[in-house]
Amino acid sequence: MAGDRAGAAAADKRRVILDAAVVAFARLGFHQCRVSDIAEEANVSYGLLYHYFRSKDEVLDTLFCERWDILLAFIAQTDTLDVPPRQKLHAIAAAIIDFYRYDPALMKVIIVEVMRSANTFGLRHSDRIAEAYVLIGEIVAKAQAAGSFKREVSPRFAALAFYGAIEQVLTGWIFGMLPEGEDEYEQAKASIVETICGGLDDTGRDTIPAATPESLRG
Amino acid sequence: MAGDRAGAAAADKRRVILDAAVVAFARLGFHQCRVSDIAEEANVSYGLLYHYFRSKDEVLDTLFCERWDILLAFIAQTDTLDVPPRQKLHAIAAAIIDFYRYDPALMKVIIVEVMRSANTFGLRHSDRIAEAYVLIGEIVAKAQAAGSFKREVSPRFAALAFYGAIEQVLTGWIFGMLPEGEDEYEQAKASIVETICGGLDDTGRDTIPAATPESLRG
DNA sequence: GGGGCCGTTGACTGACCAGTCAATCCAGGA
DNA sequence: TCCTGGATTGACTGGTCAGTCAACGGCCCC
Repeated sequence: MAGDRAGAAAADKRRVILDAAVVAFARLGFHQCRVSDIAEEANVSYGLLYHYFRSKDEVLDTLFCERWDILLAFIAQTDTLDVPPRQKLHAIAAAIIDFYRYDPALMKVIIVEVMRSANTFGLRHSDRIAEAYVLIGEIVAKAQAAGSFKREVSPRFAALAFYGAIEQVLTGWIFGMLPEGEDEYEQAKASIVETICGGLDDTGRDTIPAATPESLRG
Repeated sequence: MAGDRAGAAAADKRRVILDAAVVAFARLGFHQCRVSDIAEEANVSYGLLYHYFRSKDEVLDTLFCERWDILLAFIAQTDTLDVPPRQKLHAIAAAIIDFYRYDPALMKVIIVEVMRSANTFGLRHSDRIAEAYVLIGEIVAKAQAAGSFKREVSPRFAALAFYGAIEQVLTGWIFGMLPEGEDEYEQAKASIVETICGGLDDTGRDTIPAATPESLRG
């Protein structure tokens, strides 16, 4: 680094710390991970972390926001494409799954420590997270208006179910409860979209009425 | 309590502590909740908690196992009923949502602190949790074998998507991101089943091919 | 009426750790 | 060569808590 300008070197250190934090958070979990673990992983002294970040929390917040902004931009851009809604949803599922494929540690941290920690970091970023639901809901709403999606399910609800399926699959991979690999990634993208758009019912039989609590007690 | 036998009184105190823990965990979250908060809520001294439980963790483990056993038994029993698969899934969604309706604090604790804390308590109970996925998967597999569900989506995957949708909705209610009420509960049960079984596609139009990464770049 | 046992109490201990801060280092400008 | 200010260091502080333990109380049986 002998020739670096100070500013560039500083930006690098900040990034080194962020990348080290991803590794440390992914390995130990945010709560079990000590600030000294991050510093050690980054080959940097304990105190330097507080030169670049106000707190341990701010490190995680930064990691989340960086990636979430990319995802939100991707979803918004996908919605502007002139393709069928099913294809839009496939693109979004693919983007999220590919984020995991190409940087599993970062995605693990975002899913486990932010998205699924709704009473700590998830709550802090709930506005940002809700933006994704809204964008997905808009895709569904447009599809309903155009007649390609039916209207039985509200867009907001469809967005929840769609994202919920993706998150469950990612969680399965993250914790080794689901087999992982290139084939599985592609299969998952297709299955998520097929389940949410096509449904499980065999075609032509989807007229079975929903159960009521009473109908189960007879 | 003057007339109680010692054994009965002890069992009561244990239950009092468990119930107080639900309230305290739900209000503060497991990590922010101090053992003294539970003791205070139970009107019991700090040390007594350690007479009935080995640790703070064991309290949460107990709460989770008690309720999860009931849920597993319910799912297993539902599978033996002679009703269409869609109706079985509705019964399961209804059971989980009604657990929340009638004891929101306990369900909040189970969802937020166990199910969604996959790297701490969720990991410890992953076998138990996986049992639910397996049972739901078996319902789907049977439906596929009988021809009422199509075979494009694997039973394991369908179970994930189904449970994921339920969990997202519960999470939405728990954190006030989704409107709540009697109507919403019934609506959610129907919507979850309709989304997963019927799909979002308008009937007769579900032949749109899934997108490929290439088709989005053109 | 006394002795033993279970239930109960809450002050205390030991460990842990986020964040602070005073000191040092170093690069580049004057 | 010296000065200035940002980068870097890591020992230390202050506060937090889970879990321990020695002692107390009252019920029941002998």
